[in-house]
Amino acid sequence: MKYSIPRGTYDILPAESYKWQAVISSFRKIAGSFGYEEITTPIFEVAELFERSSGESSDVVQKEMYRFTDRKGREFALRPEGTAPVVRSYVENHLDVLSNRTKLYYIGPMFRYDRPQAGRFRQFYQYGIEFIGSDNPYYDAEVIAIEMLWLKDLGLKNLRLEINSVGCSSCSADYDTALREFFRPLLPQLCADCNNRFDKKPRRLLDCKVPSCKALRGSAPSQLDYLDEACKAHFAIVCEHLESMNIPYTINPGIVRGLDYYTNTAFEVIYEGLGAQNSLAGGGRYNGLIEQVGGKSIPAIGFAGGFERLLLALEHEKINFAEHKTPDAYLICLGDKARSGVMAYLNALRQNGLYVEYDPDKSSLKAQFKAADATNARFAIIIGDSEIEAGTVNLKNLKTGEQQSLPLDGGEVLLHIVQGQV
RNA sequence: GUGGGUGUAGUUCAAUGGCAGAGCACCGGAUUGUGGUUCCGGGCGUUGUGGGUUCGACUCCCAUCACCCACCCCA
Repeated sequence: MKYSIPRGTYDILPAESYKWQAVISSFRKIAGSFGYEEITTPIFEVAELFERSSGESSDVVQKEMYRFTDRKGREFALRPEGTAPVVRSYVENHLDVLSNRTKLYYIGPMFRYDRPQAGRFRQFYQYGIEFIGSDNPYYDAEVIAIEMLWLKDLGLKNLRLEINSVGCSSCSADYDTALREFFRPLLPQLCADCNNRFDKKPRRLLDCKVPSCKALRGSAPSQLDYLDEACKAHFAIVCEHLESMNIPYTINPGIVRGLDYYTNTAFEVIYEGLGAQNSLAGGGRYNGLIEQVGGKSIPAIGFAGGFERLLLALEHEKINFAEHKTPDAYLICLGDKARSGVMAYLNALRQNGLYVEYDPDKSSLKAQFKAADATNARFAIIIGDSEIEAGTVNLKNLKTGEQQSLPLDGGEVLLHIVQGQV
């Protein structure tokens, strides 16, 4: 084999393709009913957009971004996430002038240079929701509700919603200070990663998995204790709204989103049964991002989810959410006269929306019937030379074996097949 | 980037260092006009790739690539 697919990527073959279509159209439907409209941005952007928004020190920027220089020396990156591009487009196209409430969703591939693993790829597909224009906790709850209701509608059961508040820029700074005070004396005992992160992002020390680090942070201050009054109130109302929508959640102060732009609400949807990569979706509020990208100070909240993991989860629960299309009919032809006489008729059936299979290479009646069975066609349309002469077709129901002779004009056969579908 | 496991036919898997095989799938046939069952026939594949050891390597060794799993990170 001469060429093979790049590492960490995959082909969506016809046998899987119909599932993707089903899940994507299902997402479009739920997003649409909440009033969200689709936005599509390029798969690459100026690299700096991601460096500034996600944070220079984030892993995504530091070691996972596909960067390249174009022929004129400009620095670009394949997008590692969807929010920054959407915000860039929002600011660049002055969408804030059109309305002070902007509801957007996107679907498309993202790219991260990472070691492939179960549920993790280098090119992966995300769906995402962004609400821009209000700090009202209602929207935090709405955005979370879209995801949770959708996943529930798809049939997923083992879902867990975890939420947290990382505070606004001022109280999150207070918290960082408190954390540094707590960790400073422990630094010699902490791992190298923790020491590196101490200055830039001390809260990352909270989710370090090294056992010795884990043990040392037992009595570390909690983020929630350092929220200012406004942030505390905001978080409380988000929780209230979730309760009144009957969306169960757990508060997890350990949720630290990897991207720097998050403020206040942060959440993650966990699905047990996917292995180590068990996060189906995650997101949060980003009240400072739009200004940082060059727009006005406008609050916003959003999330992104992974299609691959969603499909794995659906598979895991054996949820049959999409049916492979099977032919309405299989056209069986006998004799040369019939072969040529049938072509216009076949077109007419297809133009009327019927899915009709036909194989000119199969000659024997038996082979054609076998093929018809293999495709799971509901009907066989049998036309031989004698039918051509008589101006009739034989329509056979392959499930019941019933067969009837009909005039060769198309209309009646169509009618019968469509009726049979009921 | 680090660690562990695995690479043989389209696929799932066999094969003491000694002739590379089977199930499934696929194709053809059993009087070219009525199917699903059955029966018969159809397989030399760089044993992932490149080296090495050996009279001889799918088998042992080294490297490399890919996949799987985990760390990490997150979708």
